[in-house]
Amino acid sequence: MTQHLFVTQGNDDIPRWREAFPQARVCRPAQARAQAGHGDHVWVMSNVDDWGVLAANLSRRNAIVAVLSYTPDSEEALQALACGARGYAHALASPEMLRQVQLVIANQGIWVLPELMAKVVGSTFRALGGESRVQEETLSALTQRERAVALSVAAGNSNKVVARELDITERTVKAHLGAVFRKLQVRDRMQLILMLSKQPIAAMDGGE
Amino acid sequence: MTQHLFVTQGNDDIPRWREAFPQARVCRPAQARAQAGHGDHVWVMSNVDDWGVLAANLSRRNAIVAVLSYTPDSEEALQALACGARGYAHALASPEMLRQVQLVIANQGIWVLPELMAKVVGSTFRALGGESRVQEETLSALTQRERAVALSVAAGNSNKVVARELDITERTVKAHLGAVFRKLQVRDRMQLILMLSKQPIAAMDGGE
DNA sequence: TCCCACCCTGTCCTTCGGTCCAATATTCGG
DNA sequence: CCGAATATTGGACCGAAGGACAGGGTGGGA
Repeated sequence: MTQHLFVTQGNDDIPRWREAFPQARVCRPAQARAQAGHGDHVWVMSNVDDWGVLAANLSRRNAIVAVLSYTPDSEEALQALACGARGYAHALASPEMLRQVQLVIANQGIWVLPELMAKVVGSTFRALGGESRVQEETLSALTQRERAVALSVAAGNSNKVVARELDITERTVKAHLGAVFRKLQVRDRMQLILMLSKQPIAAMDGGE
Repeated sequence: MTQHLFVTQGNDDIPRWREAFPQARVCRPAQARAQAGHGDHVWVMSNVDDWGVLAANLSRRNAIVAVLSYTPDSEEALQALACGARGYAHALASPEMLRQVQLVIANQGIWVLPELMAKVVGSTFRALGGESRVQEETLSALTQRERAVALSVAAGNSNKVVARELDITERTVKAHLGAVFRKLQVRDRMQLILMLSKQPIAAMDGGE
């Protein structure tokens, strides 16, 4: 029968855990190490000493591990995932959210705090140096002028600054930008930044 | 009402999809681009032209995107995730598995082929190393609420959307955001996005 | 108890961003 | 020569963004 364990060290107050999983048991790291096995669900607090090692051990034994943190950050999230944990959430998340996490990881999914997700995933691809032609493809759909405007805007410049840079009117910048939005199918400059920020701009030719 | 779309280009045979999601509709990329929006579930075949761009657009519109491939590999999986897809599976996966994927991603999880999972997660952590530590440090200067606002804004959301997300008024969002700007010493949300997505966008204008 | 940090909200105001309606000049291919 | 695409600018309009005020509430520490 599958167990459901909460691993903690101090005497953390865990009303939400209790509420989310009434059938779960609270235990110490040592007990979890000894008892948990295949199919068991184990929640590990990130304030436990060597929680990473513990998570790695448990997940290696095919336990389903989620890490909970009072101070979630993307680095810790990545570490948790690297240690085999399949979930990473705030320790004080609502019972509904905890159950959602449980549902996801029980179905072979990964669950990470939504706010961290973008960074965890987003930075991955860049760091890997993966070549995505997304950028060049999208940019190649633009005219030279539109491209220049788009890149300047993506660098965080205001329309006014772009206008000065390219020595045109702010009005013209808006016109080009409108075309860029249409062609790249984005709503506003923020989405443009996010789209262009997905990849480092490798070799931008000044035109061709 | 949330739609359920399959995006494909050729006339792929999709008996398993049909079986898994009888209520789903098959459509072309253009249709998906036009119709899909918030909360919709969209399955994109990786043999579609510019599937990455499509996935990025859809996920940016808060659609729930999964990518299906006839020849899954970790590289493509990473690309899919980088484009905002939350699921990556084999196109010929069993209906049960497809439904599992759907269940997971509908609950804010991410689902990647188990065989690829280790590779994806592993390479992520290694590649990141200590790089994204800067952000954590800068973010740690913020209060919980400010951080939540900052991250949401950095994800490209408008103040209105952030307000809805956090269940506060738009005014409060502005207040927090003002504090964020002060603490991180940035002028506006554009600079914030650039800081948090820490991208070496060489601000080169294609200028002549 | 008082102070301070945090969280939430309000109004007024200015600037910026984006889209709608135009118009004009140039270049380039059929 | 004629249309199509590109580059440029104008004006009007409206919503979003952000600062300058001015409060309200909580909880913890001196």
